[in-house]
Amino acid sequence: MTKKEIAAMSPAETEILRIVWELGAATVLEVVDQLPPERQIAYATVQTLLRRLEHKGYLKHKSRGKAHVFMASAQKEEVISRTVKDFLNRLFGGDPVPLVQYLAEHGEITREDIDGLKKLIDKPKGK
Amino acid sequence: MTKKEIAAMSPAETEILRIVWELGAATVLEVVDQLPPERQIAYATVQTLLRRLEHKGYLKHKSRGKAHVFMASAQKEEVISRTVKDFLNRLFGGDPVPLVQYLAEHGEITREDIDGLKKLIDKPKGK
DNA sequence: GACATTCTTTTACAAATGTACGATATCGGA
DNA sequence: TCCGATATCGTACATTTGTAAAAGAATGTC
Repeated sequence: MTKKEIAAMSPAETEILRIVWELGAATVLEVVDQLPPERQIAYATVQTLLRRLEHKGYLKHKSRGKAHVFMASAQKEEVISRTVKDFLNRLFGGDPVPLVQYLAEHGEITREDIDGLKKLIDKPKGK
Repeated sequence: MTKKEIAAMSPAETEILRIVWELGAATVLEVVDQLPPERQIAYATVQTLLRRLEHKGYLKHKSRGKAHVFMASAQKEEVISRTVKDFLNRLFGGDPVPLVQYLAEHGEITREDIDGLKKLIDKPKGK
């Protein structure tokens, strides 16, 4: 039971967490800069979301000068797993096929992507 | 602007909406019965969620005896599209490949599923 | 050292969410 | 027609979420 009961993150928090993951480590400002231009959101708001993510255990931070640099604390893989599974349950009753089907039908994934996937599946666990 | 600005549904609402979709049409009780046993949730709560979904425009209802029978009002395809897209944006920055990759790696989709997908992609738009 | 600048901390607050009780209405019987 | 069973409706309410301003602290600059 080393399972750390980590509180679920909200949609807005997820959005921010993803960016920190992408950047590896980032200050508030760096996260803000990474947001798409159409996403209007104040510096202070991002700051709040980062703080909440830290409280919930998704992030930790250290200081660089006067600024805080945030970085992942919880295991990304684990978090993604939980999140995807939850999403799948709610919208598709747990069945992933309709989801992937949707992505395929709407041109979100290409034939090349699929060929890549096949390889993934064929090699059981290898890196 | 025939785009109906329909308010986003919350996670709990999504869970309920999916069940109505699955059943085609259902009373409160039927939805409750369809929920997994481990999902502890009162009849009245499901009722509230159905009511809210109706207000938001996802459902409509007619009466059968004294009971209300709920059924889809908004286009399912459309709703799923919006929801998946939003999810993808928040957790993966919009790129569907990592999501599908995750599903493949965790045995959520099989080689057979993938073969099926290939066919889907190859036939452009045909029913 | 005083200032402007740049950050963090504190605090706020309306709206949405999850959850559900109690009052009321309705229906099928005895 | 009165009763019990079933449903809906109205209401409630603590939290969480999304959003952010305001106040306080650290820094580099003349």
